[in-house]
Amino acid sequence: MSHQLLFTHLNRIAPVPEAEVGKLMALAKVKALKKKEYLFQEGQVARYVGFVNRGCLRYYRLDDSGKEHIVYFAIEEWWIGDLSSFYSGQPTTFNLQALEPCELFLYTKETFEQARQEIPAYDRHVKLLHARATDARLETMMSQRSNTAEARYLKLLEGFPDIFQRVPQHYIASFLGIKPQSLSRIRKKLAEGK
Amino acid sequence: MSHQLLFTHLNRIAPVPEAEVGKLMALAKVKALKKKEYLFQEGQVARYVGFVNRGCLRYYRLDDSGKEHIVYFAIEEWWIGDLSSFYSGQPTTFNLQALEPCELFLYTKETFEQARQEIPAYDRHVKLLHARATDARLETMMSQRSNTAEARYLKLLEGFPDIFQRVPQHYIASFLGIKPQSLSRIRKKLAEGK
DNA sequence: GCAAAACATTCACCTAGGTTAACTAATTTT
DNA sequence: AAAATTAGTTAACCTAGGTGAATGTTTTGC
Repeated sequence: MSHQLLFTHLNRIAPVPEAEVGKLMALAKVKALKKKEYLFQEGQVARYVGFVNRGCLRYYRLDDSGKEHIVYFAIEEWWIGDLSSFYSGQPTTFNLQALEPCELFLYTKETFEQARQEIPAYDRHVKLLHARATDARLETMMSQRSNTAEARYLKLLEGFPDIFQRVPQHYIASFLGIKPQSLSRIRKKLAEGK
Repeated sequence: MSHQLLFTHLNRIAPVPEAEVGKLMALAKVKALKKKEYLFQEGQVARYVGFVNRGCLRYYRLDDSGKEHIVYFAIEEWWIGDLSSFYSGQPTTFNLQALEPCELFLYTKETFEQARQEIPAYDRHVKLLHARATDARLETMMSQRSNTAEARYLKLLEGFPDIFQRVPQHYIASFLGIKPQSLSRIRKKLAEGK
């Protein structure tokens, strides 16, 4: 279980001594998820937050009429979890499912707090991630309001091209907030009209 | 400048000794805004976060084609500001404008940090508000995806009826993510079809 | 390696909400 | 209190994306 990727990841933001990353790893629980397995599902308490060391997952909710809405995909170097449920202990309304075999580094409330207290660099990192998560939700919301599905598709294609190699198209559609048929139509139009 | 409302507000969540609220008030800068005045506008740094003691404001952004999108309305007992810009010192992309004459209790980064350090109850309160803000953005996003404009209108009417007495209808439309004409149409249909 | 299931594409048709524009209140401003 | 601006309503028409159903293509599980 190398912590190579975690090390690289943390250093991307600010230099962190390798020893600190070792501490962080020591507190983590390494967990493998098979394809289609869940880290948690609606109704459970999201007891872990974690780092994706390998694999790809989707975070989604079922609406009142049972339709799935994907909020985000997580691949290597993403932090995952439902912070709201994690902190409050209330059951989550979301589902976090592996789309590929995954390897995760997980923290419980206890190990997470310990890590934040013992490793100041990690605490700063977490604060940053919190802020970014809030911003990201807001940006998604604004983008949904101001842009057409086609524009959002192109933006995703530009900013996150790998995802198309890794997740089925109907999940991409769900992430974009449209139906698979509509995504097909958009792709067709772009391929022709180009 | 009574802190009555702030006292009531904080106690709604957990009991806070009145003396603590006095400390909090002592750190605040009381600011009046006239109707249509801005606390901040796009491009400026959002130097304050604050508590609405009286009045009503809208928080909105202009999209690439110059259209306004209202993210939230704030009335008495709301906390306002762009946390992202406040913490980072980067210019905000939002506008915060008074829709009525307002009285705000404002905190700078310095007084805010001091308040959080000196008043543990306030620190807990702030953490709670952060978490709620993130959740609220996510819920708005999900609601936008799963519900029609009509459903969102009815939900607003139910959960926040006062707002219709206080803000012009075209702002409500902007908040709901539709055009004023569409809101008119929806209201008409509901009035008839009832 | 085959059957079953899950994915993707296409098409015809439908609908919520956008657009444009005309008309009528309400507010502000002077 | 008139003039000017800002708000709200209505209606005809348009368009992005939803629905349903048929058809083909991959994956998956045994």
